[in-house]
Amino acid sequence: MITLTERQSLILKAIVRDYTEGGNPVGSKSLVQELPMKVSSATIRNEMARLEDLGLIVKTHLSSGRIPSIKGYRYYVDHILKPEKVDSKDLKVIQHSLGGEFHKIDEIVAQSADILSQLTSYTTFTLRPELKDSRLSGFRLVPLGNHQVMAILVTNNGDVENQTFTIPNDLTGDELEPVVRFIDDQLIGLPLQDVLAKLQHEIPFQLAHYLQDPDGFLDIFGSVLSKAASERFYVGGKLNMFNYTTKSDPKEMQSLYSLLDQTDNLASVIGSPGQHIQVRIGNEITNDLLKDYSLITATYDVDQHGQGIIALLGPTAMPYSRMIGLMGAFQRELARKLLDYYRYFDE
Amino acid sequence: MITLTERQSLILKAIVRDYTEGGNPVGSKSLVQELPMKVSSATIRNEMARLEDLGLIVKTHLSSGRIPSIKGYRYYVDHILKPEKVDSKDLKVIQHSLGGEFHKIDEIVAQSADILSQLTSYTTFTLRPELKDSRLSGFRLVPLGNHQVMAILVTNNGDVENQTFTIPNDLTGDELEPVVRFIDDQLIGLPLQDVLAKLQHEIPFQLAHYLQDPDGFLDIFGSVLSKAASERFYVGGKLNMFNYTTKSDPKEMQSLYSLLDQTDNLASVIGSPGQHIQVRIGNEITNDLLKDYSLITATYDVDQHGQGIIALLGPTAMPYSRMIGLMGAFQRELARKLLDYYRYFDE
DNA sequence: TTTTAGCACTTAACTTAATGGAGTGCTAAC
DNA sequence: GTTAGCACTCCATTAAGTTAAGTGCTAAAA
Repeated sequence: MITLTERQSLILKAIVRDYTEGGNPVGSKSLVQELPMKVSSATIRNEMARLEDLGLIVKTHLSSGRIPSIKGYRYYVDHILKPEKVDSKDLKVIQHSLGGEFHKIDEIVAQSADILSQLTSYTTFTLRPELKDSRLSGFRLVPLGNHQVMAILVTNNGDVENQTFTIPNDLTGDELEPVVRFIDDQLIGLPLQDVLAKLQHEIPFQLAHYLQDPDGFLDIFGSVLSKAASERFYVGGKLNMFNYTTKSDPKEMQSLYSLLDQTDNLASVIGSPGQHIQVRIGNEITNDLLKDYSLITATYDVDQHGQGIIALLGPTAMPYSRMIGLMGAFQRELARKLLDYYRYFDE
Repeated sequence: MITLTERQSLILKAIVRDYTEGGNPVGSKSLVQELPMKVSSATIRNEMARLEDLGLIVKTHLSSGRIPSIKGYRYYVDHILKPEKVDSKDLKVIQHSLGGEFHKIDEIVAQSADILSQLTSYTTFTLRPELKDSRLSGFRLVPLGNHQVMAILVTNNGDVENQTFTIPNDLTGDELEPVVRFIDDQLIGLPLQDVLAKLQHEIPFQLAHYLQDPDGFLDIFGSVLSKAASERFYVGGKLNMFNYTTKSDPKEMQSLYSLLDQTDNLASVIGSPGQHIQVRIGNEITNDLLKDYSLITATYDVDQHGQGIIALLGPTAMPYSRMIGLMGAFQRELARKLLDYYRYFDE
């Protein structure tokens, strides 16, 4: 366990700040000017040498200034940084952007990714509150004429998922009614996960009593169901990547971009953060493509409706203090907004 | 009007081909080796000087080889190029990818953009058959419980658009019924454009007879309606841009990328191509961001269901012959697939 | 009149060399 | 423990030189 003297701590802090703001390695001479104590550059150099021995800062070459190492950022984040109180203007932006009317949870969550990316100029991810406890609360089949039927699935959280299908023969509402009744009787109230499980085994047999050819319907139902039960990350500010990437090789840019595009990868990258704000720096992220970036993740808690995730991807040299403050504020505001929203569906 | 001798034509063709394949300016010595006639490099140089006088080829600097100018590509495309017959493997890919089951026109059209981008390694755009003649053929309001209602709109083309709304008080199907009946009576069968127009004037008054507070409903109806009536380009292979862009400046990349992301811009860029395949090269495209690229556009014709658009964006140095052949094949296959699809909805 | 060989010339791209600036580590004195 | 001084290192930038590919032009050949 590393312990730094007060002065070393101040120096590390200044190096992180300078490098984060200016982007250039920081030398002893420039440090001496802005540090509160009055010592010579030689003294600073001595201290820097010690910080380097500890592995907290590194040189880019033998005679360069220093930049923070991953370990240095880590120490900074864990021991030095104090979360900045969120800027009141930023808070207004958040509140205003979340203040509007929304028709779906997913709209709110998707919009959140956009707001956050706008405020940070980085790339952001959001995941809606987890669906583990989602239960099937309604199922409709609406005949639309012309060989089309729309299947609509509603959960106890008020989520609605729908899909339109083309069927060989037109059906009337009456013909569909037994199926809907079967679902109402047997499946309503069950967790989506359980329904999904049953779909493999019991349901096909049971449905055979109601329908001659249940396969088509099973496809439909399964398709809407898995849509409703799948977890999708929303990504905000994908383009912002261009601002903070260190890569100039288009090839690497492309693979990075694909990573963000295929939202199923994101789950493994982001993982399941704990309750408080987590910062992963450089190679602490379990994905080689991201080893030069930093990832800040946090959950937000919507009481009995479970927890969602917000995350932020940026350069390792980012203003952590401001970002953590911002994430904290967003966490709270989003949770509040969703609680409001869910209030409709609670008794 | 420019006329070239046989030999000049061959030289231009070879320059276009070489440059397209190799990416380097083409010199007289390399040309002399691959041209069918046996002349010296000096002769080729003389001819090249003439082609340069005509503005068909240019030097990148005073003593470099030549590359085709915009005008040169233009001449090549107009007078020299013969569309390559589509590769049978490519055709299979197209047919197979379009062969599956689709639930919506938009799925087919979106998928088309992806197929085409995969085959070409460029960026592609598709637009569904135009909606001008789309008529409103059905409207449903499905109460989902928990303050939610889903509005569903169906057109005579079988397009389905839907949106879920949260409403202050729960309504039963019975309460919604007069509204739906009003629409059935007054608006079914009308072109969407007309309905959209009426929404501004007559409908609000008429609805007042049926509902105390028609505003909420008007919002809902208007929202679904404009969703159904809006034209959306689908974009395929946005990432492919990284392969063919000449830009290394991230800033420019970003604006280019935004252009493709905001699909409303695309309409003005792509315009309304004629019936046959159109090639626009470099500054012939009415957008400065694209002045270093080429755009191939074509309509596809689905009889009375109107025409859609397919388009392809790539470098000016692209294998036009192959691309045009490919576009032609795709045009036919997509039209066929959609005719099949629409057959369901025709009597 | 067209084609060709020959040659002087141009330019980009690459390599090498020179220079200046920012920063470091070390030593010896404070 | 701190500081001044200094030799040293490395990057970045500029300058100069070299090579390879290609051109235009001229004068002779076909």
